[in-house]
Formats: sequence, structure tokens, C-alpha cells
Amino acid sequence: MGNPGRPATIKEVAALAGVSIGTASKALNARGSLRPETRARVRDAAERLGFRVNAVARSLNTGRTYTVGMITTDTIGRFSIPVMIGVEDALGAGQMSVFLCDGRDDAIREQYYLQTLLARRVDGIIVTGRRSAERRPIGADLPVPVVYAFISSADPADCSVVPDEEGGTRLAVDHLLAIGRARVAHVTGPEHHHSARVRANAAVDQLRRAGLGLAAPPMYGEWSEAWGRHAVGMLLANRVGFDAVYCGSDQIARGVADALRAAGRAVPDDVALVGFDNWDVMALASQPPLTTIDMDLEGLGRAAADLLLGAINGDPEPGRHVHPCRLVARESTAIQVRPAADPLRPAGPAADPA
Amino acid sequence: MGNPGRPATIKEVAALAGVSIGTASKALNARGSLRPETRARVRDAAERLGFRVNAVARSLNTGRTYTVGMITTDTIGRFSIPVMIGVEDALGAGQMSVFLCDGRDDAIREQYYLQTLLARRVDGIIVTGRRSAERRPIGADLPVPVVYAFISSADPADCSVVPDEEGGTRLAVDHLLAIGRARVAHVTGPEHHHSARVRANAAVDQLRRAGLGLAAPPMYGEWSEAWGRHAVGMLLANRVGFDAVYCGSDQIARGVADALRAAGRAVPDDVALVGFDNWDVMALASQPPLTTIDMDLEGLGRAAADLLLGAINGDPEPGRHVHPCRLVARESTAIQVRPAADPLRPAGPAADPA
DNA sequence: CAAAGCCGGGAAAACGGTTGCCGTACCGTA
DNA sequence: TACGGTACGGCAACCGTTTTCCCGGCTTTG
Repeated sequence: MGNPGRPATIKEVAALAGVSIGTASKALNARGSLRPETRARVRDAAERLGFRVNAVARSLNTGRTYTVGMITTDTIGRFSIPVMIGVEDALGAGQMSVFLCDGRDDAIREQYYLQTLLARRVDGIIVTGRRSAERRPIGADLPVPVVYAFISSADPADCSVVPDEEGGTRLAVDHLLAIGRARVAHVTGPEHHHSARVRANAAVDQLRRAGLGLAAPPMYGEWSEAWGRHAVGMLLANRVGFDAVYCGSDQIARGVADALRAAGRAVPDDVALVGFDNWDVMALASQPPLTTIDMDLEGLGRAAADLLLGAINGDPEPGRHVHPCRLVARESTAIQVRPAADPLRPAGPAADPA
Repeated sequence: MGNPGRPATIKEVAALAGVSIGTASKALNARGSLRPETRARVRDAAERLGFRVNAVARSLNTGRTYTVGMITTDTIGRFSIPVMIGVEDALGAGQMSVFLCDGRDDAIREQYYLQTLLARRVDGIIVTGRRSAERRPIGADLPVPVVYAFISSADPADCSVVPDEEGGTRLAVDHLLAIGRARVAHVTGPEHHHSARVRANAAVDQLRRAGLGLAAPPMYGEWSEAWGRHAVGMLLANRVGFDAVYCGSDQIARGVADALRAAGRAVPDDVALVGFDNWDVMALASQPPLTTIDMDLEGLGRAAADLLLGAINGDPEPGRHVHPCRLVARESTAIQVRPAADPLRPAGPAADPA
């Protein structure tokens, strides 16, 4: 038990067990050659005193702290959360603790955090953020390995893990083609946004590979439901013929779904719909629920953490690593012969709660 | 600059400056009495070597680590994020770093984290989580102060900071009364959920104080849009007379708004609507945008951090501290003579992007 | 001129562990 | 009986800083 005042030290444990400090250390860490009975005596003493090794003191002479810093480029947000959870999960399993640093898109603040982390002698650093675009490296010649997760470093020699947005788009397009759609429109976010451009270009490419083109040029706008609704209005006003819409986000897709319903076009029968992000609150609340592309951000975070652990242990794998997306099929494309049952929710309208 | 191999130690700095280690320490920390010229010499040497004090070594003999642990009861989620951001912000300003620990609603995992944090000799611990209900204390007789943020400890002697959900509800009800509504319905989450009950009871109380009652008994269901839609169906089917709905969440409120519109009831003219949470993605995307109650979770997090800092510095303020909510007025209650201009967004329909 | 005080800086003891090296006692064997 | 080997456990250096105490020299004062 021990008292709650000062945590017990190994010296007190050693004294109680009647051995030297060094011996106590060996007993507690299962090193050296000691009589089993001695080990037991030390362990008992430690237990009685409520001894908990002082990680600070240990770090001082091993040189390893078993901590890593996680710096977000911008404010902690919807995209960085799952990445952080994945990172924390993978590192926690490796006995490492994570320092959380919210960069807030402020370079000064970021550098302050970087210095703090280095002063704390973290074993490594993860840099993440909301955007999937490139960013300037956080520092040069740092004494610890750095991995960029979701965002990537502008220096190709740095280790980055990014979602395979092109691959995700190919999944979306192929899925629409597979259910027999050929006149696909694309509604997405602002053109200056990296992800919007990448996904739009990938959609065009993949359709071309099938001998097709978009039903209309990519429609760039905002990452909002309102823009999704507005875009549908434009498509209808221009009498564009389309039987599917691939959207740059679930928010946009939901707006598209609402506007289509208001215009009397049935989803998915008249128009099939695919979103992006698999943001549950949008994808599931949409009417109908959205088929969408999931970037597996948590898995991406875990992958980044594993790369960091590797680098810490001397096996760096520099460069840009792409992490696969996956398609989550729901009712907004549930049509014709469906290849398999939807794994996430039963087909048919959702039952309202009592 | 120094090379990126091993970080420079104060010994090397001292050698380069031609002073003893102790003197170097004093120079770098602005202590003791030294000639200005000596200080400068040491500082130069430190700069040239890229010296960064080893926080681990420093902690070892000061006994303070300037770190705190933040443990989430359940998975990091929508409510814990703003709290965490607030905590991190307030603590960062106090030069403290934050260890992130995702408890995942797993008591084993939580205890593991607790032990890890204690081994790391954190100066304090913040416990947070998604639900605002009470939870069993994370430990007894801990050697460091603990503050519960958003959730609260079942032990009233522990320090907890919780949102003033009753107060928030009073703001909502008073607001509806102020715009002339008297037949208020209440649609909220599951009855077993602490927040749902608290808010429902507070609504009843506040109406009673005005000599009124709810237009129908509190409608408990789910925290979902679907339930909001369904509840409207029930109200209409039962021919309940109502000119306002106070909802337990913005998600529910959005569902209510959609169903009312579908039923030809205008918001806010026929029915005024107040949500809860001020979750931007719901409150702003709703048609019309929602008046709602904001729990100021970030501020709550900062308050918790400040209490923790106080406790660390010897001024504990045990007990349950309530943090005020505030009303954010938007178009779902924009009616009649409005007392003041809405501070957050101009009135009138939102313009769709080009 | 001597004593006292101050200023600048060095030496060394902590802080709490880990670990390599060494000594001792006991065993078996020649 | 003497010697070598092994098992067990102690000693002490070390990790990088901070901080206390002390000392020598210079300045001030009586």
C-alpha cells in the first residue's frame, strides 16, 4: 500500500527487502542472476510499499523516454481525430505515451512545441493535420525520427503516410460503373483544395479508362450541404443528363440527396450517389444512407505509428506511403443485383425508435 | 548549430564557455550572481552547440515534470475533443505538456494508463469523457491532484467541472417564452441518459415557474435525426398543439426541422425550434439554422485545467463546479421584435456559394 | 592598515534508477 | 587438501541538471 505522500523509491524497497539497491533493481526487472526467493522478497517489499518505478529517473540513464510527440498542423479537427486515435492506439500498445500538441496553424506555436518536445527527449514525433496536402517540413536535421500522417511533408525524403485518394476515387467510379451507371457528375469542394483536385482528376481518368467522360465538368464549390443542393439545381437547370453523382464529401452528397429528393429524382433508382469520408453522422443520417469512400484514418494513424516505431528502432522507411481507402456500400447505390449483402446495415428503410 | 547526433549537454556548453557546470546552469537559468559577460559567454556557447536543456534530468531533481495526463473515460469523441482542446490550451500556456490517454470505456486499460502516468510522475491528471453523468473515481489516495472535466466523479469531494445543463435549459425556455411561445414540446434522447433526464426536468421546472407546462410529456428516444423526424410525426398524429420545440440535441432538432418542413409547418413562424450542443455541422446546416445552447466545452476544459494548476500549486478547490452555458440565437427562433442583432450570423437566408 | 562584506564562480551532493564489474561463499572434483 | 567454477549479490559509476555551500579576491569601511 504505502502512504500517498511521497512515492516509494527503490532504495526503500531494497532496505525493506534487506538487499542492495542494485539487487532490488535486478529483481524488479528480471535481470541478473538472483535466487528466486530473493526476487520474491523484493517483489513483496515493492508491493507493500506501493512502489512504482520512476520513469523519469529510468529515462535519464537509458536515454529512452518511451514518449512521442504528436503535433497537429492545424486545429485538432474531424480528420485529425481518427488519425490521433490510431496513433495513440498503436503507440500505447508499444508502451509509449503520447504528448498532444495543438499547433493551430501557427508556425510560432508549432516551433515552440517542437522545442518543448525535443527538450523532453521524446523518442519520435508524429505530425498530422486536417488537410491532406503537402506542408513544409517541421524541421531539418532533427535528432529524432519524424513521421507525417495524413498530411505529407514537402520533402520527399521525409516519411509520410497519406490516404490513397486516387484509389478511393477509382473504387467509387468502378462501383458506379458496376451498377450500370455511365453518366456520372462530380460535385466537390473548392478547386484550390488539394483533395478536391486530386479526386476530380482521378475520376476523370478512371472514367476515361472505361471510355467515358464526366456528364459535366467537375463542379468545384464548397465542402457544404448547401453547395450540394445548389449544384443539383445547376445540373437540373442546365438539363445535364446524369444517372449518378460522385461527391467530394459526404456533406456535399447529403445536400445532393436532399435536393434530388426535393426535385423528385429518386436515389438510387434515378440517380446513384457516392460520397467521400464515411462520416457517420452524415452518411448514415442522409436519406438514403450514403455509399461512401472511407479513408481508414485510424488505420492510417496506426500505420504511421508503426513506421515511427520502426524508425525509432533503427529501421527507417523514408518516403511517401499511401494507405488504401475502402468503399462502404449503402443504400444510395443499392440497386440491381447486389454482389453481396451490405455488411454495415441491413437494407430497407431504417426503423424509427419507439 | 551543433550536430544532429547527440544533443549537447550542459557539460559541453560549460567546457566551451570555459566555466564550470554549475555556473553554466546559473547562466542559462538567470540565477545566482554572475558577471553579465560570463552569462553572455555561456549563452553563446549554448547557442553554438544547439543546446536544449534535458527536461528529464531537470525533472529528476526538481521533482516537477510539468506534465499532466489526460484520460478519456470512453473513446475520444465529439464532446471530449473541445474539452481536450481547452485543457491543452490552458496547460500549454502554463508550460505544461499533456499526455493523451484514450480509455475506451475499458477499466483495465484505464488503470494501465493511470499507472503509466503515475510512473511518469505527472504533476496532475484530468479525466474527461463523452457523457456528462457521474463516474466512479479513477483512484483513491492518488499522489497527484485529479480534476474531472465534463463528466464528474461520484465522490463529491473530488474536483469536477460540469456544464450547467439546467441553466442552459432555462436559457432555452426563457428565450422561447420571450418570443411569445407558450406551448413547448420537448424531444430528447434516451431516458436512461443522464443529460436527457436533467434537461427534461429542468424544462418542466422552468415552464412551471412561468405557470406553464410542456405541451406533451417529454419525448424520450434517441440522439438522432431520425428520432426527431419520428417525434414530429407523433406530435402531429396525436394532434398536440405546439408552437415551439425544445430539443435535447442539435441532431434531433435538425430532424424535427426537416419533418416540420415536410409537414408544411414553417420554422420559426409556426413552430420555433431550439437545439442543444451548438454543433456547427448540424446547427448551421439545418434549414433554417438552429438557435441552440452552447455548453462552452472549450471554456470548460480551460476552467478544469486552471483548477488543476491551482491544485498542483497548493490551492485545491474540491467539489462540483458548474460551468455556464450560453444561448446562441439563430433563425429557428428569429421572430417578432428581436432584442438585439444576432452576434454570430446575419439574419436572412444563407447565400449559396457560387 | 585591518576587518568585514560582497561578488563571482567552483566543487560536490543530491535526484532515482540501471548495469558492468567484482568479491565471496559454496560446490564439486582431482 | 587444494583448486577451479559457479551462483548470488554488493559496489560504484553513470545519466544531466540544479542548488547549496564555500572560497578567494576585491572593495569598502572603521
